[in-house]
Amino acid sequence: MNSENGQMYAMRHSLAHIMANAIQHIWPNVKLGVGPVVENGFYYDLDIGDQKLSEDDFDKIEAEMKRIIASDIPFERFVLPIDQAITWAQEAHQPYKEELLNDLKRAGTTVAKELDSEEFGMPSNGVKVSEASFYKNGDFTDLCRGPHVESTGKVGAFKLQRLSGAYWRGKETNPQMQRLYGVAFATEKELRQYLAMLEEAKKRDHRKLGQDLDLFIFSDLVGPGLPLWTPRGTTLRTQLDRFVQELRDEMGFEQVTIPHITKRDLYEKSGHWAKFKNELFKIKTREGHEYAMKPMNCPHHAQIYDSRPRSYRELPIRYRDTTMVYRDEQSGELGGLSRVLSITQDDAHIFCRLPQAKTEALRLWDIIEQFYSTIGIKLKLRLSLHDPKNQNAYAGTEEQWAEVENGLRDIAHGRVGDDFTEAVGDAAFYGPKLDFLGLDALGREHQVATVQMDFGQPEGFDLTCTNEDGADERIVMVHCAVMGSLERFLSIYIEHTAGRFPVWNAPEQIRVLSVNQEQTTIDFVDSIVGRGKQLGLRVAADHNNESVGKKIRSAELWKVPYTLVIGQKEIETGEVVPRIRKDMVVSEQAQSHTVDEFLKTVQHEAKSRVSKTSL
RNA sequence: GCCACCUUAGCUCAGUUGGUAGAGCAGCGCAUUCGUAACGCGCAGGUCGCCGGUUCGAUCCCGGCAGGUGGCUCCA
Repeated sequence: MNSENGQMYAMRHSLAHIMANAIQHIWPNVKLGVGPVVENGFYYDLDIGDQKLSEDDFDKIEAEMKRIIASDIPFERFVLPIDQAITWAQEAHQPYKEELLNDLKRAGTTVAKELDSEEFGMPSNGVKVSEASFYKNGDFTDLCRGPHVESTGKVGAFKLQRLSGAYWRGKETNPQMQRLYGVAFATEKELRQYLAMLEEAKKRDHRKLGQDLDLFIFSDLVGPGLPLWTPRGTTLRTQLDRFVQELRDEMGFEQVTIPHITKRDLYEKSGHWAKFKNELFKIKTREGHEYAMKPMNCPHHAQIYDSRPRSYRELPIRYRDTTMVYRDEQSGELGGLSRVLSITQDDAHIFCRLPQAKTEALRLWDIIEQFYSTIGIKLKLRLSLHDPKNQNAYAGTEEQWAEVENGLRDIAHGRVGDDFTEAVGDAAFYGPKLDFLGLDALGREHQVATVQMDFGQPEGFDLTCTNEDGADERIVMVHCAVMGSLERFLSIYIEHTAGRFPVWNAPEQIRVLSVNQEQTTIDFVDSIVGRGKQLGLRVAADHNNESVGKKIRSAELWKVPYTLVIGQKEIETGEVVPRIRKDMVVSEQAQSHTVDEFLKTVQHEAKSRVSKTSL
């Protein structure tokens, strides 16, 4: 943490205290939970009995906070022996603080996770604590590790932001508290910039754009978390998926097709039944057999591999399959396309010998990089490794893990030097992963593509090949998703592009509009549309009896890359001057072309998947 | 699932301190035949999310349900 970050931390943390102080002034019986610093701000967990806070209270609370800030009272630190600290909490009627202090005294920590592991007999790293520090500003005192700013006047710019419920210490069985969030920055300017970024994000919200651009809908009758894709949205999906397919086919993948349900037996054998039982949609047949909607595709694909004896000579075998899986998520977790019940995966599985896995992973990385550089999302690599302290939670042997993890690390070093992070404990239970994080146009990070090594299912399904010695040899599976969930990916991509899709995947590439309703004009427009379609372009006519200005506006709102305006002039010369969507970098297309030249140029632009949009 | 808030026309939103509602855009019709971001006039469109309760009367008050939004990982 550099000193600037340290200062910001102290400001935000001090604001949490000031907010709690203000609330205590307004509702004196408030019981305080914890009030930490979070990304871009802070929160405080509060228990105000039956008093329900609402956003209408924000002005009142902010005003009181500003009063405390204006008084510029110093933050003073003092230390009490732990037992006196507990007495303080009792006298101040702060039961949550008392609980924290008792944990401190007993286990040396207040972190719930560490306390949990202690319950399971694991050693807690904390030494027992004999004293606790407090911070006091004016009439407000709080148990606190600090640090704080010198005085309440030095906290920068803040704004209360939202309100939510949160369980005391994150446990469902504990009382529910009200969590009040604020954002805070060192200066008004930074605060304004941050709020402006949120505004921009709101404008780009994929749920709004999905509605405005007619990409997908939800139906109350079909149910939450089950998006229905319109023709436009389907075109977008199809174009993106086709690109991934092309890249994979160059690498030797073959398409397979599988049913969306399976007998329970498949997942009992794969081990998924025990682990994912609650997330499975289950079906009972009229004869009483238990089936499930597939929550993943690997076990199905493994059956195709295992349908006949395999020679080492035919390996690697590579299957690809873009298909929906279904997961029974908690209703409150659903939101837009980011979290859905019907998930389309651009799934792929490679069945290969252990020594081949490294080369396969490298080639998958090529595909991922090509895809993401084309759509303009920068990638960062995270190597997700197992936690050796917990070896028995994983499939496979320690030697296998070591070999494959080292292999992946070599690949990473060879390709990006030290420009990647390692995350111990982030591996899947069946193997380590190369996870890719994408940076979108607003600077937000999302987990996108993944390459996963798998020792678990080859073991579970007893997948082998016959090797040079005529013996059965255990194989390895490599999972790879480029977009991962198409729904989640599209939520990111729609916001990344703000719906201004490049020509190659734009649902509508060219709109041709007529200046008047005369038959010759309409015929000419229709002939352009016809020729465009013959070239495989997505062209639409706008023959509405409206002004040219209005039709231009409409094309602009639909974010169509190219618009042709057709009137007497174009009919006579046979040439057009395309109107280009504002965000696109102006190019040779802006000049006059014959219609066919123009269509050919756009066809080329689409085929080569160049992006002229500036995001 | 849990907590808070929200749900009025296809969309965005107004409104009724309880007497069953309005605008803009979109749609349709008429007029217009238009040259690069909104021409004009008109029509139609709603069991005010659903079910129940209170009331002479409920879109409004109460309860339940459904759907949506923000959270529920960040730890003195």
